[in-house]
Amino acid sequence: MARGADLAKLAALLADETRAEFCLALLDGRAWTGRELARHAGVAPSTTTEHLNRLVAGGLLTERRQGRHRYVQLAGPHTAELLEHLIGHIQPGPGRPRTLRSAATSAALARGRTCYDHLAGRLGVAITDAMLGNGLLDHAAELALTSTGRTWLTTALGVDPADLRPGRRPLTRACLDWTERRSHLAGLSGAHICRRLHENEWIKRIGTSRAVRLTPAGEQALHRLLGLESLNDDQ
Amino acid sequence: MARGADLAKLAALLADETRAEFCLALLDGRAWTGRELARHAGVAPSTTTEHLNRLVAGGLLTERRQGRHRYVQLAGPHTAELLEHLIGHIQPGPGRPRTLRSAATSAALARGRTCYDHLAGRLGVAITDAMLGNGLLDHAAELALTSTGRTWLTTALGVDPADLRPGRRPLTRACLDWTERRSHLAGLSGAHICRRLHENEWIKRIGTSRAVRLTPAGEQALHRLLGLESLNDDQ
DNA sequence: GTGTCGGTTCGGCGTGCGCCGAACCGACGA
DNA sequence: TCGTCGGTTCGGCGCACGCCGAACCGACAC
Repeated sequence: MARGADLAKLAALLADETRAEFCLALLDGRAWTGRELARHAGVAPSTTTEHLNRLVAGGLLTERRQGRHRYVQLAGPHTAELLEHLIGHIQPGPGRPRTLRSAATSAALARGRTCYDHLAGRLGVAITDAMLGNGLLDHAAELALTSTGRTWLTTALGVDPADLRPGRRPLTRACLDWTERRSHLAGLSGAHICRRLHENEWIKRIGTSRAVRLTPAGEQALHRLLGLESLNDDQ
Repeated sequence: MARGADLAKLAALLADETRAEFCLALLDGRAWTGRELARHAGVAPSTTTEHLNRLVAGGLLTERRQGRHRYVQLAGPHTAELLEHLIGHIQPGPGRPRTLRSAATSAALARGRTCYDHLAGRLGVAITDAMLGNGLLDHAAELALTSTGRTWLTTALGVDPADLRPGRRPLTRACLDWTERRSHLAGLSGAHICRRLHENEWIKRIGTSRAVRLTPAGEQALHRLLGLESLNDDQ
């Protein structure tokens, strides 16, 4: 079978700090250019090219050439899942976070962030909990969309019903959050919620990171739609 | 945050073919001695020691010293999950399986195998499907044990009710099978089912591998308890 | 056209690490 | 008590690979 070699080859893609940093950056779900990744990780452009070649060849990333730019992004939700799974396995090392700046970043990430294409962090968990409390999700085993939840998505949030047809991707999925150690909504529904919140400007990216901030309008909207209270001020 | 470095360090543990082979062998859920792993992977004992030190230090394996033996096993179900997740991401390479012997092994693994502590492969999927069909599991979102299912486990299968109390480990979990591309039952219930089937000698390991074979008694029992028909003869 | 800029190719450097064999230690059995 | 055996430590070898700079290519702007 030679499975060991295959597994090792896959793991080797992420076993380099620079490549790992690339993948973590790409967890925001957007497409980055080579330059951006190079600056982000602090390596030369030539080095970046080599790494990207390996990641694309290994199937973790897809690329799109456009003019003189090379855009790369995660190959899909399954790749993002794999990464979050791995991150969840990193044992909480001692003495981290170290610097003030990194502590601030960690706090922002913990408060709310995107996990490829859905919401995670305290914000993601809070929304999931509220949807459960309002009967929009069913907690039978993991997370299932109720019929009330389906109409809520289309009417209250304005998701196109055609976008909720079951396809290759499951309608709901429970994603375990590594900061909260709690499940939150992922899958197609999670992605649509995240998209609509962005489109309504109820959440905004903090700088260019994965961390997101709830806008005042968003706070009102989530209060109105889900009964959520004060997410930004606690801690 | 230096998360990239942490992720890389974790991935590096599996980025070596020998260590990967160790972990795959340990996916059978049993404890192996250093000697056994050395022979299995075809490396010197000294090399094995170094690899095991790294894997234990990295938290993927736990060890138990007993006399002059060093037993190692996977750190827990979460580690097994991570490995199966990674295996599921290995793209189906061309031209595999290559040899007759490896083809036979693959077929046996596809037919039925243990996935750390529960059943997978065609057998695992068939049992899960039968449990769903008989109302022992609920398909709402993923897999949930119904009340009928709970009594079935304790009466028909003889699982101690005290063992079904929710603890740190979820009662049910859906594990995606990489041969069948289908969900099957994992979690506490899955582990108990696998254990009871072994204890009743309804399944038996093939040699020392993870592959399992349904015994004639097992075939009768699964027919009686779940209405399952002829799993061994097809293909 | 010319300059700038993103990306690639190539050669070369340093080192991290996977491997082994030899020596050693400690547990067990005769 | 002495051999055997599982496991460990240590020194050393060699390869793989991550990195860079220099040269080059193609796209875009002026």
